[in-house]
Amino acid sequence: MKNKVTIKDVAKYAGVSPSTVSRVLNNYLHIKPDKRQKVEEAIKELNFEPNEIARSLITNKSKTIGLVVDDISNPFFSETSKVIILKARQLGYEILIYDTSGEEDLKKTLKFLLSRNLSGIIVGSVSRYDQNFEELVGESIPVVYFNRKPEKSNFFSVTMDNKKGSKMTISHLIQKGHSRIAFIGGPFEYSTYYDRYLGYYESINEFGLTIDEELILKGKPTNDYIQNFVTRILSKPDRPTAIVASTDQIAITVLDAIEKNNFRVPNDVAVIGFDNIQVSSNPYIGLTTISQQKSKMAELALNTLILLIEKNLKETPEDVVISPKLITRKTT
Amino acid sequence: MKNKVTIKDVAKYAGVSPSTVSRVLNNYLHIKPDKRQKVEEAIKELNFEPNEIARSLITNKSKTIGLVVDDISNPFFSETSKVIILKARQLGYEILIYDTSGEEDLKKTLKFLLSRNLSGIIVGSVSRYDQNFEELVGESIPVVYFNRKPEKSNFFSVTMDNKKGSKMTISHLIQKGHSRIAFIGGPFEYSTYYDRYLGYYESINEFGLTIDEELILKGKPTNDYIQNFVTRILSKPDRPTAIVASTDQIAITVLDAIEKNNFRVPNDVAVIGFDNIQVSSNPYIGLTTISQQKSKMAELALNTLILLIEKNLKETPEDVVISPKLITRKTT
DNA sequence: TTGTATGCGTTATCAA
DNA sequence: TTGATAACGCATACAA
Repeated sequence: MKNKVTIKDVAKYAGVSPSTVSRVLNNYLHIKPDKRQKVEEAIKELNFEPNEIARSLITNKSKTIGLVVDDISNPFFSETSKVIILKARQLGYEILIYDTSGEEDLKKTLKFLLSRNLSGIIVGSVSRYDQNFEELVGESIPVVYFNRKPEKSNFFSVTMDNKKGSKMTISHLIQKGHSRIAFIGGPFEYSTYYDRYLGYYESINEFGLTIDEELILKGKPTNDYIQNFVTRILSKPDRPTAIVASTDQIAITVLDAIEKNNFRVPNDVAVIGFDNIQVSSNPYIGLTTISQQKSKMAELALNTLILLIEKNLKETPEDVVISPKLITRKTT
Repeated sequence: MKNKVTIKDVAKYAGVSPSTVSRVLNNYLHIKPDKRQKVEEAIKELNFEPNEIARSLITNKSKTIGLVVDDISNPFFSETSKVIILKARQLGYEILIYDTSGEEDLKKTLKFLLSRNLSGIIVGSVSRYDQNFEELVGESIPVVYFNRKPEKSNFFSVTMDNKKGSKMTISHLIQKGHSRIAFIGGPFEYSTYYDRYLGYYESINEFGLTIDEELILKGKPTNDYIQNFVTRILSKPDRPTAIVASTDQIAITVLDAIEKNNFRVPNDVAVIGFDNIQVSSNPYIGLTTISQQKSKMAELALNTLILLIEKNLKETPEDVVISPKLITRKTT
């Protein structure tokens, strides 16, 4: 059942001109009901499916949205991507997915993406300094930053209030009686990590505790790096009684490191993560975490983009900021 | 920097005809070196990027591969998708991702996909009985089944020997001294789950143990379903000392259920999963599992598809079967 | 070896 | 309200 039926075949079958068929397809007004019906019958009968490629060539839109992520195998991205993919299809759009991991030359590949007449782009992972999208995409098609945003931006964005999230972890821990609280950060080139760090730093001060740089891990946290750090801080005489990890994935590694050092969670050490990925809710892990309400965030990003695409108006960019939610489980 | 430069502009700039530019673009032979060079210079100078949509309209190919998965938020799929996405781009193809979850009418949406002149499709999740792809796609574009395949198939496939994988779990457990081994299956409409079940069943017999239907959970394993099952079998006087779970995700829930029943892993109960997803290797979980070498599988599927696309020859379909590997960790 | 003309399947423009 | 025709950007048959 090859898809070789064209608009012409439908036109012939229905006894009208191709333009009329096109008009029916695009829900034009002012079509005589009987003709419309004939066309619709012909479409059904011939099993006609409009060729999106041809459409796209002339309209410069493709009913395809580019989704740029850092690492699709990261549960945060795969889980949000799912929301975006499903919702998009529901609205008649497909998703072209782009995983930037290990990308040296974003410019080149971005141009490749753009050569497909994308209707719009959702960028799930952009560094704080990146200007590629602003420069290359410019005003040609709508772009929405999601999860992270660069410091200089002329596009819409949907992000979480990461600073606030961090503060929530600290106040939760303080309420539980902790006062020595360690922090494991991530690459500061991303706003998510950077803001979480800032939130930690500020709230430790605000609550009248003292910052101990030895309890703070900066830089890209590899497994070994985390293991060593945890071992080191837990062996201190004034060891911390709680650890805030920048992501759930880090937190899970922290859980292991704590166990390896023969401490127990949460009695000896409490642990909090960020993101509320699926495994965190698995009772075996039961990680207390800051939820960024990622489904809501993803849906909002998509809706914003679709609005920009379909209204086709250049409103002044808006930054939607979602509030974090603390989800208490057994690690605190 | 809008992408408004066309082949005509390049032609004008280089002082040649558009067709010559096209020939350079497509690496034709018989082009005078000096003209070729002029064209190449013009392309660089004008920052020209061929419009893939226009190309696709005429060639009926789109340098886009459809990737159909059941659930992209499932780590197995997100991790294999990543391999496919990266490898594909390296070869000049983009990935249109399609998540079928909750799809009632695959036919309709498949047609929508096909209306985009996809170069080929990789199907990561097809039921044993599905004939949609065979019927709708037919010979129009290449299709490769990946991970799962239907019982009747005229397409290439790349899968793991799931039966063998199951047998490996049993022989591993028997070697460790277990003889009462429970099994948690999944939806039998998928070949992966079905074959893993068959492998369990057959090898229990082959090793001279007796099948106890009460130790076998069939059907779609929800969390509650798993929890209840584990609680039930562990409270039996002749309780099992090992549990084989059809996937790592199930296994992790099993770990929790075991803990809730105050048994310890692996001393009281051993656990094995399938898939070797990333979290399983996290030392905190340390799940023994059967690896299907999913990266290798994914790459093989893509390579097969690309070969079919570019050779454009209809070879007789082949079923590539990958050998499972046992990865021993702390749960057995 | 190169240029001209045509067409891919659709929408947009114009006239009727 | 409808139809004829051009156009989208490119690849290709054919001519030169």
